[in-house]
Amino acid sequence: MSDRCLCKLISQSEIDEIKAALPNAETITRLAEFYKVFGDPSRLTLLHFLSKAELCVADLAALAGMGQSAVSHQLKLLRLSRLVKFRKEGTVVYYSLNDAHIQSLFDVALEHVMEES
Amino acid sequence: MSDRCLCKLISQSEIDEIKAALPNAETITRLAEFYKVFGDPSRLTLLHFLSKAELCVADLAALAGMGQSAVSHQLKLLRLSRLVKFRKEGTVVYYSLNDAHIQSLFDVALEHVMEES
DNA sequence: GTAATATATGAACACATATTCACATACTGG
DNA sequence: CCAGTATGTGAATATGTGTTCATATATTAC
Repeated sequence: MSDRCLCKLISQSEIDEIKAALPNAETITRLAEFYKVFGDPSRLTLLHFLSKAELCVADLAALAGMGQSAVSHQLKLLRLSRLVKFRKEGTVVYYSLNDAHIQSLFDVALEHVMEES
Repeated sequence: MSDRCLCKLISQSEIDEIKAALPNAETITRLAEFYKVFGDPSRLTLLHFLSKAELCVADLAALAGMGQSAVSHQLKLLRLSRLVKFRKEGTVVYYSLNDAHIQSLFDVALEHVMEES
């Protein structure tokens, strides 16, 4: 056991403050779920393509070099995360981005990744 | 098979452009790895606390309600991602944030999460 | 030296997840 | 209705991941 430290650098009132500022568990879970969506190269690639144009499933698969089924599964996730929207035209389904924040997220993360040695 | 569509809404030159704009595979992988770090409630909680103060492992564990070992394992990941730095003082190790972008990432994602119905 | 404490780490486990395969569904043209 | 095409989906599989447990390491006090 070692949860006894009660770090001397920080006062009890500071601890209370920090604890109080923590978003509630549900918000944290949702945040994590949101980030998780971006934590996969395939989805990141799909999102990149969709950030450039509205595209159908088959073309997304061709561009990303993925199987149609894999793309469809991932698009389902992206739909559930409300990151993409879609439009049906006959048998073809066109997907596009549904969120203005995505580009910002890309940019901030790119900065971090690029800064590394 | 169904990678035959060659979507009529988009020209070949546009396709070439979109393909060319895709970051190389290594960059995409690194981006995904970066986001993946944020895609876990425990790590998100630890990062939140560290965004408020420099804290030792035991206190992080107490604040986050996690075991010491679990915290240590996650801190290792955060170290490898260069998101935290640490400082030893005797047997105590104090961790703190190592990246100015983290707060921006939090904010953008929170906006997205909060916008949902 | 020994005891006590803080942190790190490897193995094991349970669980999540990305892809593939086979097939279902939905729409179109004839 | 039938054939063809585009997309969606469930099951199976392989791989990744977070926690726990036990233990190792490191530092301090005595």
